[in-house]
Amino acid sequence: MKKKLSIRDIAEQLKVSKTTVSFVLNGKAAENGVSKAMERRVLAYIEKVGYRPNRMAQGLRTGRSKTIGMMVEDISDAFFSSIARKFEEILSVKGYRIIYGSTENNTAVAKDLIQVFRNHQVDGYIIAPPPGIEEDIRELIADELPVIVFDRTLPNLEVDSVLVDNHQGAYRATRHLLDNGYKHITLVTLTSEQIQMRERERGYLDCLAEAGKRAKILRIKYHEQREKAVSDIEKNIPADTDAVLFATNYLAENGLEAIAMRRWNIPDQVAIAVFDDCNWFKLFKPSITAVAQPLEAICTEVVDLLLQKLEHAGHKAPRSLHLPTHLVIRDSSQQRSQ
Amino acid sequence: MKKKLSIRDIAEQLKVSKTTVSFVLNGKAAENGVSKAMERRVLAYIEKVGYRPNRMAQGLRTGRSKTIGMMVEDISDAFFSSIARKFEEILSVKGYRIIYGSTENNTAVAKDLIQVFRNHQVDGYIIAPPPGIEEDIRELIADELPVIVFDRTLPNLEVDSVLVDNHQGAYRATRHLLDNGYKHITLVTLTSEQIQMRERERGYLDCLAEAGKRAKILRIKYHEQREKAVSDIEKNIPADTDAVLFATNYLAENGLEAIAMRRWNIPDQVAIAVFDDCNWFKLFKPSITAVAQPLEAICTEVVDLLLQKLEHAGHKAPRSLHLPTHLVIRDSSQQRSQ
DNA sequence: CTGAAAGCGCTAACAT
DNA sequence: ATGTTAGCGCTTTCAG
Repeated sequence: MKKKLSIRDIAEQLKVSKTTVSFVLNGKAAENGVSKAMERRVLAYIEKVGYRPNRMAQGLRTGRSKTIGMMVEDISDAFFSSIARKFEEILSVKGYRIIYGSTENNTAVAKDLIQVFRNHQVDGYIIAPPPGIEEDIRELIADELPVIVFDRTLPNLEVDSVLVDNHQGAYRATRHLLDNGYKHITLVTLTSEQIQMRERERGYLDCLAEAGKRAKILRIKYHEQREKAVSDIEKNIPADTDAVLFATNYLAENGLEAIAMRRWNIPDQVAIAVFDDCNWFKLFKPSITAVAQPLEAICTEVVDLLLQKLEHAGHKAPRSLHLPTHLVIRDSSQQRSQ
Repeated sequence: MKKKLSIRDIAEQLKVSKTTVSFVLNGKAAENGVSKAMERRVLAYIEKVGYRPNRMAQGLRTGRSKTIGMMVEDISDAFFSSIARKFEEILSVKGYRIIYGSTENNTAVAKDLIQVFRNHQVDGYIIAPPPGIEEDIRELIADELPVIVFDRTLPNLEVDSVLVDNHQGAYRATRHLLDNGYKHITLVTLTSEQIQMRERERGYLDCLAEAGKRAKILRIKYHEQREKAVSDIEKNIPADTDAVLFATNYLAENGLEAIAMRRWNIPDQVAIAVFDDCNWFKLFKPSITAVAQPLEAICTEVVDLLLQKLEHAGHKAPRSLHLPTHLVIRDSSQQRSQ
C-alpha cells in the first residue's frame, strides 16, 4: 500500500527544506535562486516516487482549487454534454477540473448550486443561467469571482457572456422555409421567458413580418411528461401548418412524434427545421434541416474569457460575444417537386 | 461585497467557541452536549448570514472532499451523459459533487486522470475503465479508496462492478432478427478488446451457432475520422447481408449512413438493430430496434455500492451486478410482409 | 455543557 | 542558495 506522501516526506528524503521543494514544484525555482542542479534532483525524485501535492492543502493555502464550476440546464442534453466535453478538453490542459450541476432551469436549484460551488471554492463559474439568479451572479462578480455566462443571459445583467445570434439563426431558418414555398410556418417554442427563446421568436416574427405573413406560435411547457408534450403539440398545432420551426431540440423530439401521429408527410405536407443540430438529423428520412450552433467556438471563447479573468483578475468592462449560427439545409425543408 | 466568513467569525459574533459552532454544523450538537437552545441560536445565525464552511479546510482536516471522480469514455456520449445526470441527482442529495474526465479509452489518459482525481482527494471513484488500468485500480483499492466500475470491467480485476448482461442483450437481438426471417446477420463491432464488446460478440455468436448459421463480423476501428468509419462499413459490409446488429450507438451512427449510401432499404433489404437505445430511434422511419440498457438501475446500483463503501469503509468481498437489458422492438427489424 | 489548542499539507515572507 | 516558520479554516481531543 503506497503511503500518501507529503511535501515534508519529500524534503526529508532529499535532505532539503520544504521550501525548496515547494519552489521547484511551483516553477519558482529560478526566481528564488534554487540551483538548476537542485531543481533537477527534486523533480527527478518527485517523478520517481510519484508525488503529487495535496490539492486541499494547496487550496486552503492559496485560496484556489483548480476547479471550475459549470452550471447548465441539463448535463444529459446533447448540446450541454458536448459543451462539457470541450470545456474539459481545454481546461484540463491548464490544470483545471470541472464540477457540474444541472438546474433544470429552476431558480432555487441554481441558487443552491452557486452556494455549493462557492463552498468548493471553485476558481471560476461557467453558467447557462436560469431565470431569477441575476442577484446571485452579481454577488459573485462583486466578490471578484470569474464568471462567464453562455447560451443565454439575464436581463440587466452585466457579465461576460458568449451567446449565439439566436435572432439571426431563427430568421434565416424562417427565410429559408419561405423561400422554399412554405406559407404557413408555425413556431413551436417553450413558454419560457428565457432570452435565447425570445430571440429565436423575434427572429421568426421579424422574418414573417417582412414577408407580410401571419405568425403562428405554439407554446409548450417545459418538461412536462413527455407524452403530454407530444399530445399538446399534436392537438394544438394549427391545421393549416405547412412548415414547423422547432425552437429547441427537445421540442423537435416531441414534435416529430406528434407529426408522425398526425401522419403528415415530411416535407410534402409539412416542412421541418430545428434550432440546434444533432448528429442523428442527417440520418433521418428525410434528413432534417437544422440551425447549428458553433460548439467549438462557443467553448473556446468561454474558456478564453475565463482564463483571462483567472490569470489576471481585475475588473474589466464585461464583454459580450455573439457568435453566428449556421443553417444546415437538409431534405426536411425542401419539397421534392422543387 | 460580502466578506468571506469563517467559523471563527461566527463564533466571535455569537460569543461562543469555534468548537460549539463546529459541533452544531456537523450535527454533533446532541452527542457533545450542546444545549438545544444554543444549537438553535447558532443555526439561526448561520442561516441569517449565509455562512457555509470552507470545503478546502474541511477537506484538509478530515481528508474528505465530498467530491466523487467519474471517469467515462466520453462525457458527450448520450449514454454517459445520461448516466452523469443521474449520478448527479442521487449524489447531490448526499452532499457530493462530481468531477468528471473523459478517457477516449486511452490508457495513458486514464492513468493520469486517476492521479488527478487522487490529488483532488476525491472520496470515491466511478469508473468505466479503458484497457490497461487494472494495476491503477488495484492500487486505489489497496489504499482503501472506494471504487466502483461500471459498463465494463477488466480481466482479472476484483472490484465492485455494475454491468449489463451484454451477452443476453446481443443474443436476444440476434434471436429476434432470426425469428423475423433474416438469414445473413452481420455484426458490426469495434476492434476493441473491451469486455462488454466481447460479450456482445459472444451473444451474437452463440445465437447464430445454435441456429446453425454462419457468423459475419465486421470490425471497425474506434474513432477514426467519421468519414473513414462510414466508408469502411460501406465497403466491407458483406454483400449478402440482410440484417445488421450494430454493437454500439456510435457504430450505428456511421453504419446507417453507410447503408443509406448503399441505398439498401430498411427493413426489406436489410434489418437493423442497435445495442444501446437512443431517444431519436423511435422517430426514425422506420423506427429502429434497439437493446436498451437500464440507465436508472445502473446508476442506483452504482451509487448504492459507492455509498456503502463511503459510509462504512472496510474490505468486503467485491460484488458484481449484472443487470438485464431490454429489447425494444421497432420497425427496422420486421419485414412489412410479416 | 463549553473552550483551548493541536495539527491536516501547503505556500511564501522572512531569516540565515 | 536554502531553511524556519506562520497560518490558511476546519475538526476533534482533552481539559475545565
